[in-house]
Amino acid sequence: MAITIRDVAEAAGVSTATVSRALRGLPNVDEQTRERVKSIALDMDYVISPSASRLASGRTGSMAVITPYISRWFFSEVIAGAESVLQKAGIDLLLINVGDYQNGHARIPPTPRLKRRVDGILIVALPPQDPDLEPILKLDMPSAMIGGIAPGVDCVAINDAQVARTATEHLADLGHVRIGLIAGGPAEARFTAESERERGFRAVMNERGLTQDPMLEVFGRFTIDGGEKAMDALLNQPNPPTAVFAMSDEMAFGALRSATSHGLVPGRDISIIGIDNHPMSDYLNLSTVAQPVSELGIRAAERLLAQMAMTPNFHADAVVTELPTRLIVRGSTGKINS
Amino acid sequence: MAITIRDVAEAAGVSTATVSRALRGLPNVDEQTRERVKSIALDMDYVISPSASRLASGRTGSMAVITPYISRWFFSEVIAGAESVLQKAGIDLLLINVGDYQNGHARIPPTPRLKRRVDGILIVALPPQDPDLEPILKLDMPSAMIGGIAPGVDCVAINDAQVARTATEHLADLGHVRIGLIAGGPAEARFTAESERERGFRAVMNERGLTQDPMLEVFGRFTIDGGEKAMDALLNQPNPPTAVFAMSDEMAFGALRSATSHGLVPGRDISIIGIDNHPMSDYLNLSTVAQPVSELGIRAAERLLAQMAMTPNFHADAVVTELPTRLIVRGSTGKINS
DNA sequence: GGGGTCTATGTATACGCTTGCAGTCACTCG
DNA sequence: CGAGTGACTGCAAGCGTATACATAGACCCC
Repeated sequence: MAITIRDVAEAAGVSTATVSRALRGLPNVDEQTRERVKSIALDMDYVISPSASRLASGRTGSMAVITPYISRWFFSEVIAGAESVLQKAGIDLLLINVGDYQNGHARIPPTPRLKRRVDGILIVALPPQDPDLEPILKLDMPSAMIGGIAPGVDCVAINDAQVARTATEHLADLGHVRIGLIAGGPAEARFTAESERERGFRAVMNERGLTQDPMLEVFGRFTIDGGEKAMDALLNQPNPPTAVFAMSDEMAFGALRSATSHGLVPGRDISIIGIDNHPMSDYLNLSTVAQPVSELGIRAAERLLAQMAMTPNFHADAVVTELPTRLIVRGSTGKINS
Repeated sequence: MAITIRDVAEAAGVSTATVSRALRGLPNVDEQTRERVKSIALDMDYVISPSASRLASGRTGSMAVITPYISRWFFSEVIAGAESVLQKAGIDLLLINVGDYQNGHARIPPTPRLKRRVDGILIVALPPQDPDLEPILKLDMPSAMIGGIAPGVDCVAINDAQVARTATEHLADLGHVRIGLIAGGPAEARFTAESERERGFRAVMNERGLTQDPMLEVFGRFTIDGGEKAMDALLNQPNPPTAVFAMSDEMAFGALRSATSHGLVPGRDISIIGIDNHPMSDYLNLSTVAQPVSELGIRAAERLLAQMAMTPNFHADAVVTELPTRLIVRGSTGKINS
């Protein structure tokens, strides 16, 4: 039924070994032979059977991308970046969402789906305490992590502590003293980014001798709604903050909305800054610290390919890639008044 | 090195055939035997080699999702929906972006990557005239399409003409006569949704006897920026529209911004309606027609699984699934004044 | 009690490629 | 001129599973 390498070999008058080598660009094949084989294969509309090739070679030619969300902006952007690199390299991208547990669904552990199925794993921002993380890393195959830190694994990330410092310093420089924090969630289930951002925030608050009122720290779950409710909580206090640092732009969007509905004008009555430079941030005139999101995916995929090329000796020293960020001051932050 | 079915068979004192049958839940295996094999396999940390299984069975256990964008809201939402279904079914999801040509990159034709690699194909909104579409459909394997129509292929979509009708009628009902249209792009490269939405729009305009001024029809490329520029073009005319139907919420966001910067108050001086019910639409108080985006992905994936189950006889009549939509009136539309 | 039926299991081949090894042939070099 | 070298090519043994077919009992019914 389907046409095999044998058919091509016959048609070209060579052995299957030569066809295999010619098609895959291996050396020690006469250029004329190679061209002839290639054109015959093309004519016959032949493509190598991946299953057979995988079985024989032991390489799968695919990578898994493991992520806790698919449709959220940050994650889809990262996935898109990784996909572009992998597609160019001719590597299949297996997309695996492990975040369903956050919706209360039964969680399917990804490890069995990974074991003999992929050549490498790209982990997008799994929290260090995620139960899936350790078994995945134990698989002992090329792997890279985005926005996290795990010993012995290639990591691509921004300097989250520094980003938070930048944002907080911006607010402090504007004269703000009561600075609120909209974090994601409680410490137990945090992404690495969250802990680091909190660390950077506190560092500045300490250095500047600013009051750290527990009442000024709330959770926004990285959603717009969550950010809005968090900001409500901040503003409904007797002594509300004059500035707020939100750990993500989307939470900052919610905060902006809350502020507005409290009759405050962002940038004048209240300062709000986020992190991301989300496509809507410019639209909403939100000050933020920009991070190169799709670049994170690109660089991580590249690290993965590099490790694959070194297989089976991929255990070089773990490379940590830090990508630059940049403060973008827009209208949502301003000098303290009064 | 890696442990094989033979090792498990030996350990369990049965043949490899029995192990294979036991593990895959095939009938004609004694329940006791099955349990013993299963637990031994678990102990030995054995997983079936997908490559070998695929080669022997001819089934790949994976599906391709082909999409022109990954990170845009609509598409990532669809992908997430499909992923949830496929993951539950134990099917691998291969993510393939074919949209790079829109950025001027060299385009890699997806067909060879599909040929012997997947059991089915989920096509997300490829325009009917896309050069990749025909070769893909010729592959003659289970396939489903979202937001498009192709003869003989399962389709899952909303009724785009109806959606446009609903939106346009809403504007007309409010008394608007000069209604502008922000479409995606010129007719040559349109998604099916675009042509259909234009059709619905024109139908209402005709029925109501409203003027269809070519000057009131512009392109927004489905982006915020594009929508803003398109609206600028509409508003800078001597005789601007009093209401605008944008084919997507994101373009409507841009339109809102343009209107505001022209000193117009949406819902009072100008009415704007979109399609989607994007997460930011509520935030921005945009009237819209909601569509169940991730549901599109879910239903399409389910169709694909159904076809797979019928293989090799998957060529039943093509099922067309139409999902409901619903008008959401918010503050951006209002009665004509003056 | 013998033929038929059904269940549980084993045997052995096929799936389509990759790759170590061996072989051929044209050259080169001392 | 013979041995050595290097570039090509072929041979054949896997890779690890699925499954058609064969087999062995157990059971049933007339």
